[in-house]
Amino acid sequence: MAAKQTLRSARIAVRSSRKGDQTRQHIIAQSAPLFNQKGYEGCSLQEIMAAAGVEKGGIYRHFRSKEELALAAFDFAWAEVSHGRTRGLEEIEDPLLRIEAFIRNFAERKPALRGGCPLLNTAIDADDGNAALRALAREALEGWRSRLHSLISLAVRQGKLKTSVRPYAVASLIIGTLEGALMMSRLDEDRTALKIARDHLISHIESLRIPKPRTNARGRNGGKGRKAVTPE
Amino acid sequence: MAAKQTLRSARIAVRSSRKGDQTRQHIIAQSAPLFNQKGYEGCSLQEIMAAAGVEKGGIYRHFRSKEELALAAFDFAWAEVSHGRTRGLEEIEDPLLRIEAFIRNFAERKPALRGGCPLLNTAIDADDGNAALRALAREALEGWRSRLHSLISLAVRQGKLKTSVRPYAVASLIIGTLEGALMMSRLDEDRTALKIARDHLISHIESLRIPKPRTNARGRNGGKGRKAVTPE
DNA sequence: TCGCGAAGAGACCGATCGGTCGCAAATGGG
DNA sequence: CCCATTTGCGACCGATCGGTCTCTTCGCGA
Repeated sequence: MAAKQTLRSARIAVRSSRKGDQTRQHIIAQSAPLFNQKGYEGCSLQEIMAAAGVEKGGIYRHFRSKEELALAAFDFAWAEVSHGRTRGLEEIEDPLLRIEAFIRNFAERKPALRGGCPLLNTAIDADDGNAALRALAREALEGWRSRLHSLISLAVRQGKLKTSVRPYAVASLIIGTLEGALMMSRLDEDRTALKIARDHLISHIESLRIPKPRTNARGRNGGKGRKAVTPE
Repeated sequence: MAAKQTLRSARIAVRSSRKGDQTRQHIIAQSAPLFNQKGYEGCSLQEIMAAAGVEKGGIYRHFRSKEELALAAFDFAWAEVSHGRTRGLEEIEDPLLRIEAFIRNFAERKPALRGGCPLLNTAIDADDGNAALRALAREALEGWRSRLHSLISLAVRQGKLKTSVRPYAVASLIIGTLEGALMMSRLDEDRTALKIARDHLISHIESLRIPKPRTNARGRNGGKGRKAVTPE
């Protein structure tokens, strides 16, 4: 009822969006954290209505069903957290440094969305339920993994990683380790698990580097080199 | 006949299992996979009734609420999968071999319960919802982690792991990596992610070992990695 | 075999679920 | 400013939710 203050400002621009599109986006943005926190089954239309400040009729004008809204909300949520995790990475050229910065972002940045990682949440929430939602989560995972895979392959091609490195395995490991640690951190309400995962992944990546061909130094740095290794 | 009957009854009754207790256990066992697959909100009394073959009155005789049943079902589920993951580990004395066997069990055994890991599922399902359920998941995580912690500490004390090893961090890492990989494997419907995690964890643990004290060293790790701390 | 307490069935309850629809108000191009 | 079109409200719907209660049936000790 009283939730109409947002529309005034929109007068200025956006010719393609006839007011309704903004409402649609507003509903998505407000429901995304709800779905992310409580899952698809776990949050009701009433809660969504309350969060969005829109009555039922207003919601069903823009979405054919709760499921359609949930799908849009997942896309929004995933874009949101992906954006947060890659912030400040654009200018990093070196693929390994970029991955390491991503890992730090993941472990250190405060979440872009309440409720944790939408991929993790949706994967668990929908893995025996909603097929469409599950498909979206699968896509998100594949996209993320293939992006990492590419970066690692590139690093190998650039002679920065040992040729024994299997890029797909490293990509899979990074994602799994981060997501698992995130689950623990959320359950513990303590970032320790995330920090442990971050340190381990970074030192693991460093251990896969080809030592700088400086003069004749034989690094042979088997285990946990501190992260200060030649930032290129 | 009366004598025989009495004797038999007495023997059986040792377990204090008047018929109802069996029904109670049956309901728990049948509902556990449901809760594990669909989550607390996601599965209804009707589904539970159908799975257990018991009408509503039968269920509410043994549980005061759906939540009470869900808690019992989680305990059952967690005991079930824990048992599966530690199968064949009892006779392994060496703590490191035991951990490695556990990791293999986790990655290779087919799940003891449909729906994946109850800890992971419940952690995600309840992390913004049911507090009691969340508390149980937390307990489960803490138990698991402290068991691993103990084993790793023991290995350090036995001189099998480098003293630079931080047992808590390794325990945390093992759990997170396995759970994260499990999430991926379930989403992919493919065990690859789990195998990658298994191989990585095992080789990581091996890299933390103190090399066998053979005097004719020169193992694969010839110069023994550049550990900052004296290897005892 | 009897009798009683335990066990379970299933009708019933109010609340709430996701979803529909008619209509009034807001919007915005001419 | 006008008026067709877009937008959103909210009463309403049948289904289903978790939960209660009464009454029959069953198990079991004596």
